[in-house]
Parts: sequence; structure tokens; C-alpha cells
Amino acid sequence: MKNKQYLIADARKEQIIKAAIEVLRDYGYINTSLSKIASKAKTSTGLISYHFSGKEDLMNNTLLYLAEHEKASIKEKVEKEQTYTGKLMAFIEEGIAYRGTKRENITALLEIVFNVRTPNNVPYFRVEMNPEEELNVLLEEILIKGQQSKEFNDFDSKVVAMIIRGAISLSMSLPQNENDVRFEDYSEKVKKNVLKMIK
Amino acid sequence: MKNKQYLIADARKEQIIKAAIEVLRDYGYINTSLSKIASKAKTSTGLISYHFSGKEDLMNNTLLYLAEHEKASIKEKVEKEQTYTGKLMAFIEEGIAYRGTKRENITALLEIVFNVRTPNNVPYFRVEMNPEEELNVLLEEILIKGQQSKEFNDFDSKVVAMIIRGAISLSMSLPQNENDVRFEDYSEKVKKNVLKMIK
DNA sequence: TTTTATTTTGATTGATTGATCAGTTTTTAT
DNA sequence: ATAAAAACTGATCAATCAATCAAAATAAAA
Repeated sequence: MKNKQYLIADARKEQIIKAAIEVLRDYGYINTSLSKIASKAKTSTGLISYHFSGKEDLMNNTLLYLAEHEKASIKEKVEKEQTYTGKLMAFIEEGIAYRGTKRENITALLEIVFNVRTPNNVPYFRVEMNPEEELNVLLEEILIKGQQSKEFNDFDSKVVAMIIRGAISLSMSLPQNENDVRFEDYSEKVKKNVLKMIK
Repeated sequence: MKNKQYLIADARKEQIIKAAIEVLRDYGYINTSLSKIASKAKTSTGLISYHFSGKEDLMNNTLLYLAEHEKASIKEKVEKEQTYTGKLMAFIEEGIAYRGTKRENITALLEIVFNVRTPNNVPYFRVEMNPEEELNVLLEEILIKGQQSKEFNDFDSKVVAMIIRGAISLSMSLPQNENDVRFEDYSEKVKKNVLKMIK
């Protein structure tokens, strides 16, 4: 029963990670301490150190958890579509929608990516193979295959991918108190403008 | 002689701000301490507290210094152009070029904007009237006036402005070890794609 | 049941931080 | 020249932090 043996540990780990996400969202990385996470998770700092090898390890696991969540959400929508145009529109739509509905997740992810650094002092957001990078690969793949299938015309796929990523990122700066209509409106208009670039 | 009276103070303030920019670039916000800034500026922590009311005040002044620098650099190029197409292309070109040549400035600016919060715990990058916002206003103004003069066709100026801003921001993720050619290439291609959206 | 392994607590430690302040030097004004 | 104001130093302080650890509680295995 090797599985059951670690069930408690895994559940506790996820509980701590979820608490970390809340604290990161509420206080920002600089004001996120293990004791704040511990009290949010209704446990002790010692337990965090027991399940994770340190604060950095906790942040790495939290980042992985968040990136995986986002990636799964977007991939699912993309795979439902048959055409590359459909896949691309789904990528944009879900990328923006995710930032509207799962705002706290993206907020926490940004706090980590902009503050944690490798042992060589390189910020995560400069690291080539960070977890977010997988979504880039997916996006560029859609663009290139769409060109090969003649659905899209000729353009630099890397540059257009960056423009799309930038537009999705900036949806975070949309006013959040309003309802979803603003996000949907932004999403529709971004899609229209992207089509102008690639068709 | 009211002017001379404050010359030393102003010079010292700028010296400390420049040291802060270097430390922010090298260590990131979380590892930026007053003592690190003091030793980089070859002075003492006490002096920083003498010239600034605290760490937050220093960061605010540094942010202002950086935003002013960038704004002046872009505005200068934009104002040289006569047509709105010219102004828009200049905005994009200088926005991207600035991120290539003054990388340390933008790096420090991002460290501040993503970490400092208002007394109400609102992150700076969520504050409506942050210093960066002035560039937005300029960009939207170019787009709207370009439409009014029939240089541009019909589109949502706020959305297109966001797409452009996103593309400029992401130029920071271009590999930096290479020479400027990558930035220029990216710049040219972004401009072409933007023209597809607005013409 | 007894033994062993896993999980949890909370107090403690050593290090670092931003800020303060008494005292010194330098500049400016009279 | 003298007084006053401004600029500056460096030691010190209280607060906070991540990490540690001995001891206790709980669960699993024998």
C-alpha cells in the first residue's frame, strides 16, 4: 500500500500550497512568510518545513501547481477544436477567460515568477524553460501548423506568438470589479485583431 | 541662494537612486536592502534615511525617476513625427528600443511596480494612475487622433493600445546576449503587424 | 497489543532587516 | 570669525524571518 502511505502527506501538501496561493494574492511575495501561510493553513511553520525542504521548494511546487492548472485548462479547450483557426481562437479566449475567472491563481503565479530566482540569481521570468513556457510552445505550434495547412498566411510565428501572449497577459489589467462582460468584449476584439494579422 | 542650498541634497538623492537601480537590477526587490544600496552608493544607511523618509519613499522616487526617463525618451521621438502613422511607429520603435538599450532601467522599474504596494495593500501595477499610465494616455491619443484624421480605420482604440503595449512589454523577454539585431527585427515585425490591424 | 514509522507542534535560534539617534563634520549665513 | 544649519556617520534597536529540533501525537505494521 505504497499509495495510501503518502496520502496524508499529499493532501497536506496541497492544503499548504492552496494557503500559499491565498497569502501571495493577499500580501504579495515580499510579505508572504511561512508563518502567514501556516496560520492560513491552520498548521505550524514546522509542518511546512517537514513537507517542503524550504520556502523556495514550497514556491517551486506552488508555481508548478499553478502552471499545470492553467495549462490543462487551455489545452482542454484547444484540443476540442479541429481547425487551427479554431484552436488559435480557443487559446486566446481561454487564456483571457482564465485571467478573469482564476485571477488569484495568475496573481500568485506572477508574484512567484517575478520574485523567485535560481541559485545563480537569475529571475524565473528570464529562465527559458519555466513552466509557462510550455504554453508558448503550444501557441507557436498552432501558428506554424496553421501556416503549413494554408489556413494562415505568411508571418513570423515567433513574433505573432509574442504579440498574442502580450495581449493575453495584459487582460489582467482590465478592471475586475465589473462583471465578465469586459473580459468577453476584450477577448472578442483581440481575436478579431489577431485574425487581421494572420489571415 | 535658495538653489545652491539644496544642490548637495539633490545630487546625493540622485546618487542614491542610481545605486538603488543597480541593486534592484542585480538582486531583485526582495534582496534589495538599504545597506546594499548604501554600500553601492558608498555611504551609510543613515544618510538614506536622512534624504528619504523611508525605504518606500526611496522606491517611489526611484520609480518616478525611471518612469520620467522612459516617458521623455519616447515622447521625444514621437513629437518629431508629423503623421499619426509616424508617431505610432515611433512609439513602438522607441518603446522596444528602450527596453533593449536601457534594460536595467526597465528591470528596476518592474521590480518596484510588481512589489511595492500602497498603504491599502494595493499593488502598484494595479493602481490606475501609476507613472507608466501616462504613456498609455499618449498611445491612445495617437490612435484616436489617427482615426479622426482618417489615417487609421475603425477599431477599438483601448484594445489596440493594450495589444501594442503587450508587444512592447514582451520585448524584454528577447534574448539579450545577442546584439541589437534581434530587437530591431522584432520591432520591424511588430510594426508591420500593427499596421495590418489599423490600416 | 506492541513496535515502528509518519505526522505534527511550538518554542528557539541566528541572521537580517528598516529605522533611529547621539554625535561629528562640512557648508552656509551673518 | 562666529553662529547656525545642513549633511553625514556608524553603532544600536526592536521586529521579523526561515529554519531547526526535541518532544508529542497519530497512524500503520507486526
